[in-house]
Amino acid sequence: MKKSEIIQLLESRNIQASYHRMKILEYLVNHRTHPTVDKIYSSISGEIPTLSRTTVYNTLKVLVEKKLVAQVTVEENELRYDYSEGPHMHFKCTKCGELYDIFDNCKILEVKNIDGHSIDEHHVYLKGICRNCREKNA
Amino acid sequence: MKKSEIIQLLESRNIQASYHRMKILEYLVNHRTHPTVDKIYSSISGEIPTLSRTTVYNTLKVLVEKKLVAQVTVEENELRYDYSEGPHMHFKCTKCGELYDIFDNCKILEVKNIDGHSIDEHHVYLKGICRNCREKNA
DNA sequence: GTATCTGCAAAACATTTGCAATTCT
DNA sequence: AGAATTGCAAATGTTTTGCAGATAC
Repeated sequence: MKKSEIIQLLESRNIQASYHRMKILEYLVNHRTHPTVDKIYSSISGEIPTLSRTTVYNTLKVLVEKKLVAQVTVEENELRYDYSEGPHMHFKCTKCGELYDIFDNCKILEVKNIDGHSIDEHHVYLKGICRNCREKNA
Repeated sequence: MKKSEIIQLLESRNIQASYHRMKILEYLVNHRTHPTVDKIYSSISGEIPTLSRTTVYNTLKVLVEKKLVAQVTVEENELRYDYSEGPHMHFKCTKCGELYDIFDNCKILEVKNIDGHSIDEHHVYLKGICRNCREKNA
């Protein structure tokens, strides 16, 4: 994604497009790997030597508030961040640790009402053995 | 649930039925409110004055390993524990904070295979406005 | 020149670990 | 006695907070 598009994304949500914010959002857009705060920090702090963790936290907070980025709880105790397009589920392989996005078979994500409750957010994460690990064993 | 049943539960999974473990499991069985470690600790430490948090952590770890109890991530950063019977989903009201178990419409919980991955665990949590809060507004 | 953003250091929390004391069999 | 369980205190790791300095509008 081009730098101008990153800026547009930010400004479309009324977020000032500071250098740090651009870099952090750019990282999330280009690395759809659901990184942790620490992963983001260590990945871009080479480019921005003065970057502090606090700024990463601050920025992510803003991005989540403005719904540009989602907080994902894939595994207990691992707060991760996700720039994603469209509803999807997550699948984590308990063997290799790889995390997959699942776009198939997502009817649950379309449910707007259950037991009289109205539903705004759907979070689905599945765990098991991924197809690669299964093939290796076979 | 009777004390003898609690003991049976523990022994059926080859867990020594110590006093602390019985009390912690009893609490979870009688309070299906997905309590945090701290909630469990402060709720029963009155009865067991020498109880330490470490023991609660240790016990919960054993109970989860032996699959008597499930770790639930309802909200980011809140590790909760759940003694539950049968697969179900969770719904949290963003207005009143109440957490509901959902047993309806759970087809996703039956899926054993997606995209070639084999699935062992299903975690679904939904957020929105619960029926009580909706009625109050109407 | 005022508001916003950034970064350091300290604080706040939750969880884990090592080890010694206790309890159970 | 020997093994498992418990509990304290310290360590760890992550996120938050307060405030001062820098930057942007």
